[in-house]
Amino acid sequence: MTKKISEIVRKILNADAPVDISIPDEELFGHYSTNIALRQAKIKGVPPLELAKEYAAKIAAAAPAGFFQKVEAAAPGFVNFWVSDAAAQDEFKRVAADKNYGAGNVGGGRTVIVEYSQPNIAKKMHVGHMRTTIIGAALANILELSGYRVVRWNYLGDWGTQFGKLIAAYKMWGDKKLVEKDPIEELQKLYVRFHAEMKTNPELEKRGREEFKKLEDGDRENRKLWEWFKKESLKEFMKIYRILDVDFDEWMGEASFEREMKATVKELTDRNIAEQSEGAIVVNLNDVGLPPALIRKSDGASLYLTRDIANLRYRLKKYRPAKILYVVGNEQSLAFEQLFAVAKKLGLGDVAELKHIKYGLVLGEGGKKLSTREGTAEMLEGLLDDAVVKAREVIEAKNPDLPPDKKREIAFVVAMGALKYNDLKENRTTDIVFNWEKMLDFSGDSGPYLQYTYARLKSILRKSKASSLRLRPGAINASLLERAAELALMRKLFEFPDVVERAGELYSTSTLAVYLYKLAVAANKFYETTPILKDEDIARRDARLLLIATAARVLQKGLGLLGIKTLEKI
RNA sequence: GCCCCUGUAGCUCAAUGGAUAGAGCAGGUCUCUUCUAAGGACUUGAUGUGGGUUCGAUUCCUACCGGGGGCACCA
Repeated sequence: MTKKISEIVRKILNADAPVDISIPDEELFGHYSTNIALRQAKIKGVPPLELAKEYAAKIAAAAPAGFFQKVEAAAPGFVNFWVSDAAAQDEFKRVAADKNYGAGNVGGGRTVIVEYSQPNIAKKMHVGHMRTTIIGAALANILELSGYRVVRWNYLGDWGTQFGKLIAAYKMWGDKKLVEKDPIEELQKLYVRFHAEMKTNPELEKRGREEFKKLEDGDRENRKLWEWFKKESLKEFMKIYRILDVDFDEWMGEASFEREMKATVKELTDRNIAEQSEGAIVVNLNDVGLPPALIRKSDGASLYLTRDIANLRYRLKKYRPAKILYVVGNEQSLAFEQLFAVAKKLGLGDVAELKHIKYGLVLGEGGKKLSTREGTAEMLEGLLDDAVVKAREVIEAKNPDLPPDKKREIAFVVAMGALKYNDLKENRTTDIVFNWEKMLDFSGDSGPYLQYTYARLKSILRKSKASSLRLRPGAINASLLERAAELALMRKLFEFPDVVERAGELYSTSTLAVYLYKLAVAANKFYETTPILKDEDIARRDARLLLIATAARVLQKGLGLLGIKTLEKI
């Protein structure tokens, strides 16, 4: 709808650029509004309000007949639009009939690689991993609907010194049987112990590096251990991904680029991009104001940056992406600045748009960083389990008569909805202090509120027993929808495609989440104040049912983008 | 010291440079013989400080104060 108005205004005013149309919070300032007069007043040397009045009169006179109910200038120079009921009702029928409502084409079929999740082998995922996983999955969905071809990439942390440390720890203290019984739990214990003992015995650090070097040089025993650890880890990750309902197209981890390490280092040194320094090889980034980036350790082993460069090469060649998004925590900002700077030196900077999608850390209760090494991280698995338990309690209290398997299903879907929405509605790159109660809040501005709204809409439709044939848009008289709550809900529905587009452009899940909340509020207001099944006017009842069906569809689609499932009953 | 993120109500968060700064939680008052009360209707309450840019600043710039993270052999 804003695009439609923008186009009408652009034509009438003969503007050469698209006219910005915003949606004021208060209807007092119009259903829609533009500040074009404020922008042009200076250029034209006319007082803004005068220009706004001139524009308003011009637009009112030249707009399609009956489209606007009112066009008004307002101080200091806004032009405000009220769309007529008839125009809104027409638009609503179009929306109701549009099977692909929300789909856009800013992507134009171009490829974007979204890298997210990136768990580390032999470690449990902690609550921090949930952010990248959920945000990345949602952004991928949003971009896909915006017309991009999306490659979802899980770049596994399956290589590096940490495995040297783990192998060293296993060789010193590992018990094969224990590890076989509960692999990740035991491996993580070994890892934590290694770091604890390292504090009093610095020799261990060297030992870890040596074991990694051996692994990288193809040592048989280390290789076998590594493969075992990786296999067990993947099993564990798959459990979590099934619970979170996220998927990937590519699973290539760091180890996949292990063979390209030598060539990558060689290229960088041959082209004089990298140089020897203190026995290691580094890329000096003084020219762009960054600290030097290490690409080979003095013992000859590789580093994450080396692998990232090789990986980048591979991605560009295989997928020819327009963009690569790295959904990684804010803490790694420097690492990405360095990666992008090195890419630029290699001439890869303009091949694709490289973007670090940063997000704030999940901090522990004390406001301090979570650490697997220190054993202070809250494990994701536990959080997911607890969420389901809590959801189950709420269901037992609210809806005790449901059959047990229904309760189980609802508890699961609601718990995931609560966790995901809680995270996705806050796109600020601000750090999040881990807060159990807030994460598992099922009331107010929460995932379950949206799921509840959806279930209520569906419940009304179910009870109406109206066939989809009877509710097809062509058979409906939308002009019967003239109450304020009905028109407000329609106008909310009109925003959806714009919101999806903007969320994709800003890489902002919260843009979408906040919109869906407002849509749900509008839907709640509608069915709280408007009788539907009890409406004795059958034609109007059907029109209202179509409005409900459409709102439910948009809500479901939007929640689906965020990775949140809906339920027919809750 | 340098770099990144950040400072909005008691708490957790919103606000493509716009108009009267919005929500949720917590607190107070109502609302289930009426389509699911995980709801709805009211109500109390806020932009760290000083400059600047702008017709207009929570938003941009700058200084200061506070919080988190990072800064060569981890990722």
